Amino acid sequence: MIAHVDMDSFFVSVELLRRPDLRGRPVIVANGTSARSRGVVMTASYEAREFGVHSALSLAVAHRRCPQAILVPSDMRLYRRASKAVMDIFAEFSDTLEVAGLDEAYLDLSGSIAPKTRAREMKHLVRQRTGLTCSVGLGSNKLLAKIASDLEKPDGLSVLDETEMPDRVDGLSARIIPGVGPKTEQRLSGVGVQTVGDLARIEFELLADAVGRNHARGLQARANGQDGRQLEPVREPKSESRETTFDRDISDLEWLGARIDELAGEVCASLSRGCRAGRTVTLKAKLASFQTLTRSRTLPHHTRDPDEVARLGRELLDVLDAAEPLRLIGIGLSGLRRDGESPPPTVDDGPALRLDLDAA
DNA sequence: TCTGGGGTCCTAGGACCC
DNA sequence: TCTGGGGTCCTAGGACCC
Repeated sequence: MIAHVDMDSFFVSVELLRRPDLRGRPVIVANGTSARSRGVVMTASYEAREFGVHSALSLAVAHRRCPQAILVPSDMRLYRRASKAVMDIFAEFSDTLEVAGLDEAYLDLSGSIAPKTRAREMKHLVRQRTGLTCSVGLGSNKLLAKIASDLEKPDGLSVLDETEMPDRVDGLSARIIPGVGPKTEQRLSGVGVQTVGDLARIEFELLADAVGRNHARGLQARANGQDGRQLEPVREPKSESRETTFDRDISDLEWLGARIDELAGEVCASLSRGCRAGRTVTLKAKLASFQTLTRSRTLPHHTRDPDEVARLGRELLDVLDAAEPLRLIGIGLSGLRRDGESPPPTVDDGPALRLDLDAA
């Protein structure tokens, strides 16, 4: 039995621990400090959600929908500490824990005789030790557990059996299926798919024409509750990046170059702390028109030298030759390797493949 | 009405190699 | 002289997730 734990309006709930006076009021945690800044809602309290305020909504719109909302600037260091505290509690309930973000995790409760009781105990302990609530879903795989945790929120606990899937989920929007985002939802709508049930039963070829064969296979399996993924307790990072959105759109190359220097410095400092280095440097730019461009270059060696990364970043900015001012710029490194780790073997390093024709 | 930041995975074409 | 084909790496873009 797999459990999926999802902390309830996590960032807001953590803020309320130090601002109890705000409890019961519409609260928004955002990366911007005013309704005029170019920010979005990171988390909205349930009181704010009543007004149609939700994650990723622009602050300008959020403010229009709920002018009385209290805007709290985000404090990621605090949320990371709180996250660590709750993950430590989860770890007391299972040896197999997959952290799936600051506010969610999967646990393997197969070793437990009464998983639902264990889950209830875990929710209790989280509330007792941290003052935070969470919603837990139980299922025979990650997908069912994840869907289950969404069925009763906040402070929920629900079990979703594969055989109950049609009864409890078929009528819900296909959007609850992981992998169905705004674009896929539109394409699905084009072939008459609105609900999970529609997706589960649509003729495969029709679905494949709409979203591609590969995607179609995965989506239809999920709509039927099937998911073969294992928990992944340890995940090696594959890339690391920093980006920043400006208060206003910028064309000044010298000024942009200075931002690249700063971002490269931050990425390299962080990689250094994690004893990692990368081979591919990627420059990301978002134009005033919102189009996103990337330019990348792969080095023959791994690096976390801020000067080298910044120099490459500036070169890539020249190559980019943007025709519009930029609203965002970012620098990332991928192809990461931990210090002392041998590079992945190339074909030449392996033993020669020998065909023993005589043996046949 | 205006759209963050940090990630993952997938696709597709071209280069290159055997 | 119309045609190899498979595998891997690199680059760019897109969708999605939290």
